[in-house]
Amino acid sequence: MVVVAAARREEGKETEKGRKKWLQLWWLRPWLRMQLQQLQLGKNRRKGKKRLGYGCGCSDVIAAAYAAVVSAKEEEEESSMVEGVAIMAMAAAVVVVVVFGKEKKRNENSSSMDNYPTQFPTQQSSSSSTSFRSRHPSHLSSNRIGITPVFGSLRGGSSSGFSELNDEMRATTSHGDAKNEMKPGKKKENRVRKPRYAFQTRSQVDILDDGYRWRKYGQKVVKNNKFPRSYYRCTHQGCNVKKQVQRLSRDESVVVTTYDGVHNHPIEKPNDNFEDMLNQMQIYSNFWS
DNA sequence: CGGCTTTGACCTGCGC
DNA sequence: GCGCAGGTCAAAGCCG
Ligand SMILES: [Zn+2]
Repeated sequence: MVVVAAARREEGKETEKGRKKWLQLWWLRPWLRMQLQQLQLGKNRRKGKKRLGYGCGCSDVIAAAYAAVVSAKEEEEESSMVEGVAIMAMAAAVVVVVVFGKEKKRNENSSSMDNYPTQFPTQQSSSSSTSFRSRHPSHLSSNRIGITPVFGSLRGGSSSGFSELNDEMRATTSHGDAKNEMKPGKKKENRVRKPRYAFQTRSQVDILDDGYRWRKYGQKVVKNNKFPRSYYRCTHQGCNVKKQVQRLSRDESVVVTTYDGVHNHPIEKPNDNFEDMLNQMQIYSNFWS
């Protein structure tokens, strides 16, 4: 399985009339689908992994983009591992490419999972750093992106993301099949099949619009964290996907998003429409001018 | 009026 | 059992 995710950073915008502004990502889906096709073409040429891009470390939108792609792809192969992650940055735009491979090397201590963070570049483009405002200038240097798919319910998948923020990540993913992922000795397979993905994104906008409709059903303060955790559920009938969004107290420019489950329905946004995409690009065009 | 957020109460698993 | 901490419910309210 190959997954390509694309996303783009949006300027802070703060709030308009007290309402938080959503980070719009859905409009990139047509482009994203093209990238996916290209990747699969290259794969047919049996030329190994693709490693796209270079770029900056800003990753505001990985979570939403990834979720949008993962739930939209037609053939669902559950036992897949991340083979590569690349990020391209064009001015203020951030493009995230996630390449998933088959499960072949899944029993190798999940090494690929622990290695792919190294592929993230660490420097940040100057244009996008302006959107961080001057509130946390010290944190800009340690820009580390995290995508941590949590295979708590997939077979044999105990994955740990990035070492720095592991504690917080564990806190978000410690429910449900927690016993499976925390204990190396206990390998439970074919249990529940709901994947659980956790992401760290660096954004001042903690509401990511991945194209799906979410209804907030709870907010809780967690221990040792000064920011509350928000609970969302997909509003689609019969779809039981949930997600949690939490901002780290250690580094409040990082937002951790945990997706629980895979949507069983398509996205509801008017994607696949080039006019909409062009409109959005015009809206955002001032960022890379 | 419909859809969503807010928010305290309730539930549940777990450790002592 | 008890209490804590995290997850969920649901009534009330907000907003276009
Ligand atoms: Zn859904």
